[in-house]
Amino acid sequence: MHSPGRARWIAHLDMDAFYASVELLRYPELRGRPVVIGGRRAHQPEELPDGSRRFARLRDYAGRGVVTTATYPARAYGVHSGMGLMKAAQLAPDAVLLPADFDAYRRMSRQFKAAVAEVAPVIEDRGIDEIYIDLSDLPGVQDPVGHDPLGGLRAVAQEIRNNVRAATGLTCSIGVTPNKLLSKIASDLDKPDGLTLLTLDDLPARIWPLPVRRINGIGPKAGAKLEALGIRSIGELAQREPAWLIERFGRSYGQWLYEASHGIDERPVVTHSEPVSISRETTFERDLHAVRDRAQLSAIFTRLAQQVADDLQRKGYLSRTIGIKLRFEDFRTVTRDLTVDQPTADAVQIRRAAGLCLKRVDFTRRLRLLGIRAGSLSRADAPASTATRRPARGKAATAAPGNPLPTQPELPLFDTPA
DNA sequence: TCTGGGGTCCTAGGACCC
DNA sequence: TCTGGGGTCCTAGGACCC
Repeated sequence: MHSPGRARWIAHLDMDAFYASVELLRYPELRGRPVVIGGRRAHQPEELPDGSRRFARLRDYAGRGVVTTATYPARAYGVHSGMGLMKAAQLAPDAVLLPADFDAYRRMSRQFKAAVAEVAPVIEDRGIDEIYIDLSDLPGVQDPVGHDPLGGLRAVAQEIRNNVRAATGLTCSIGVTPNKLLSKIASDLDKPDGLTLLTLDDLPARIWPLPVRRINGIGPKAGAKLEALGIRSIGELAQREPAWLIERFGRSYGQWLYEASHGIDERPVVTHSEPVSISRETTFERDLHAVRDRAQLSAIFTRLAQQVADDLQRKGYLSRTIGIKLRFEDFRTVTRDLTVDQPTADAVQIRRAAGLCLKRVDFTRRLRLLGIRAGSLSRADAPASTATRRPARGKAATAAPGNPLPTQPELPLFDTPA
């Protein structure tokens, strides 16, 4: 933990094109070529008799997959993560397409994080390919080197990069600043294989010219709204009075926008956290109808419940709130959930609760996605805590007491096992 | 030829309790 | 009997992130 009275220095480390780079270690002959990772049913490379490999091309893909990652040569064609593969194929038809191998990425993720921990152990996990690191209390960080007041700090950041490279063969980009918000922006300023160290004095020159969307927490909606208000850069945002922003974005978000634009962020590096929910979902190859495709949906529903139950058991959690997620052909998304009396990790119980949720949905439109979620988690090994739970009233499955949930007229749905 | 799968956090209204 | 304020639980939706 950071001790008070000394300068706080936080690093954000982001692996460069992580999934794609892991694949390039495996298939070095693809280095320098446009490569896209994505799609569930993308073809595995074919081993030819002469020992070489034949790779699937983006142009041969058909389906609903999206780009998970693209190499920098592929990005040069305008391909980026989240883009539909069919659209990416128009931009770069000759790019190589590889299926995602998440087990391999998770293994490499553990390796790079262990390499960082050898140098700097105070780490916050932010997913498979990025972390925050609190450098404040490491030896040498607060010391100048030669004429450079931040020389010790820079040396530690460089040592982290070297260690990651040595352990994995992969490059990363690091931003080092007084807080998480600025470090996240900074790690992106010299990508790939970059190291960017900023102080608050650098804010006007290095941060303010950037578009507001570079702030972690300003997404498509807030970005568009700011644009409509004539605010494109972080500097333009910083010129606005807090009251002006609060009027237009609400008390909480408006205040946060003001602080973010001024580089203010006191959030600590959090080294441990418990999961809030565990879920599984799937998008179908074609849209399915609740009645006409009942058998198929029922089988998928059962499988999702089983997967969620397996995940809960493997990780050692029980859930008290079971929910479903549906996406219709028009891309509208609805969720329903239900708090059950007994916390569970049992596939049959989960499926039953999720089935009750289904009855509260209108199935006029066809479905493109189905998901099951388990929330209100507790540790399976913890003593059952009934203390915080009010006694259930009325029927076994009520929502708020006395608040019967609306249900649709009975339809032969897929809420019973196939 | 549109738009994956896994998450977190916030807001908001109604019920209920004190 | 009416009014009412604070706090918590439950549910639904949405923004955002990796």
